[in-house]
Amino acid sequence: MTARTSAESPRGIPEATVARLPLYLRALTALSERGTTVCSSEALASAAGVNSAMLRKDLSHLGSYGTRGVGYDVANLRYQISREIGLTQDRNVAVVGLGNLGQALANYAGFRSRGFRVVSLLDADPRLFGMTVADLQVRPVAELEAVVAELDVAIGVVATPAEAAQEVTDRLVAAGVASILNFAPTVLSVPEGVDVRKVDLSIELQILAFHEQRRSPSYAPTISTTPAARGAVAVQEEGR
Amino acid sequence: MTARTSAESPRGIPEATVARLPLYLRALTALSERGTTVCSSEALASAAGVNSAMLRKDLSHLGSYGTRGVGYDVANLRYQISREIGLTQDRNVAVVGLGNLGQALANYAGFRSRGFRVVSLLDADPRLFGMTVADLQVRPVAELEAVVAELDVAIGVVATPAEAAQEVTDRLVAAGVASILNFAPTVLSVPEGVDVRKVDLSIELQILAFHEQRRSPSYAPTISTTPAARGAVAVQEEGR
DNA sequence: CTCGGTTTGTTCCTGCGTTCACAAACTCCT
DNA sequence: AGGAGTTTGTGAACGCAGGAACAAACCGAG
Repeated sequence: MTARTSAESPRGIPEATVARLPLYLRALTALSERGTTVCSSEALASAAGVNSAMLRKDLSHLGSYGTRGVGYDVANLRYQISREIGLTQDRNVAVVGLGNLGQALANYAGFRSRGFRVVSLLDADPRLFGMTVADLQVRPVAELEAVVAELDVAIGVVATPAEAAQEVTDRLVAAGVASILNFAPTVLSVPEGVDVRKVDLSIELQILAFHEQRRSPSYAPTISTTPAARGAVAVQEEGR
Repeated sequence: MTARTSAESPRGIPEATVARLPLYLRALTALSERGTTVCSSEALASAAGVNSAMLRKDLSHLGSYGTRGVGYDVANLRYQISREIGLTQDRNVAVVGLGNLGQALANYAGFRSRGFRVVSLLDADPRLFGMTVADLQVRPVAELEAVVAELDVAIGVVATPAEAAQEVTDRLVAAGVASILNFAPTVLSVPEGVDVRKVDLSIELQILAFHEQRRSPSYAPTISTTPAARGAVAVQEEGR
């Protein structure tokens, strides 16, 4: 999922755990809004949709914030996870590419509420320059370097067509952005130390389609070790 | 990532492999458009951003479609992967929830080009009824069951607010939809046999933020085994 | 036909992630 | 104060994923 090769972060929190911390945070927020002040690992795990043993092991990587025989203090645990992820400090985000998806991202309320401020919108299309989206004016992508420097952009969201994604990424990285969220359907290559996460909508659908096919009654295995079943490729495979 | 518990699909293709097949497909399409007819595992792996040994192992799960000493026939391999994923047959998709994100999804060109047809748009807000998005009229979510039956919907995309997501999902499942792509920031519970995949934008950003914090020079470890470093929680932890 | 060069398919191995199971620790009741 | 009941934190076991390395298979040259 990420360019990071090591499976562990410096202090020793496994990647798999890091990926679940936001889940726990969301579950804790929901519990808190319902007035719950203390919860067991069982309750929290069920709210987050994971196994309770896994939850306890994940949390143990952060420290011992629970009380045996009682459970976890919701408010405290929420704070501890927030701090661990680094949400106690706001981070500035620039969105590059304001097609349908880019505009939706710019308007996405879930960012702001979690400490991410969209501070700049950039696009290559002159027709979009000056257009207002989510209270921000779209600026030319030519100003990317200036924007990153002036507005202290920490995270770049790439929502451009696939063709432009690599160049935009290169420029973001050169300007000092070390965290990139990529929505373009392409593989980005970045230097060591830069973190790329990708979200690919059509890939998710294709994975669903795969399982869908397995369920369908019309599905019958077509690949086997018998030559007859190999069909069309037999020519290539067995030709001399 | 998915509700599926077993790591292997019926015929024995590991989940991790399934998740990479669409990547290979995209790389093959790119090669094909460049006029390449044959490619080595090394070349294809580099285009897909993975290790070549892993690629060969992944492909070996589908069958023996390569030729030793030569490589893979691009067109044939492309077809084989398409067939394995089930892209040779189009699938109908319904999008529920037409906020910013839902509209962007309805317009997303990457769906259609990969054999996914968005055939219906549903929302609960009467102000959106009849509005045209991507050549489709938005219909009331009350008609969900009718739409699923009439249009043979195979995949449901949930892009509603978190509060409505579970109810919409329940209705989709009851209507016979067994594949769900969830964009709402909530955990969906579904019966056995239903496949849910989730895409959570703010979680991706939070994971980036975590690594970002580890890079930042102001970062200093605050958790340790020494009581003094535990700070604020000492009260709860050590109190009687 | 044979031999060297190339590339796949597969085997082995290492390491991570997940789950089970239990000891340690805390609360509450008597 | 003591014991029963709960719940956390963790040690151990197991399974899967990823990578290295090699044998099998193919092509082309001589």
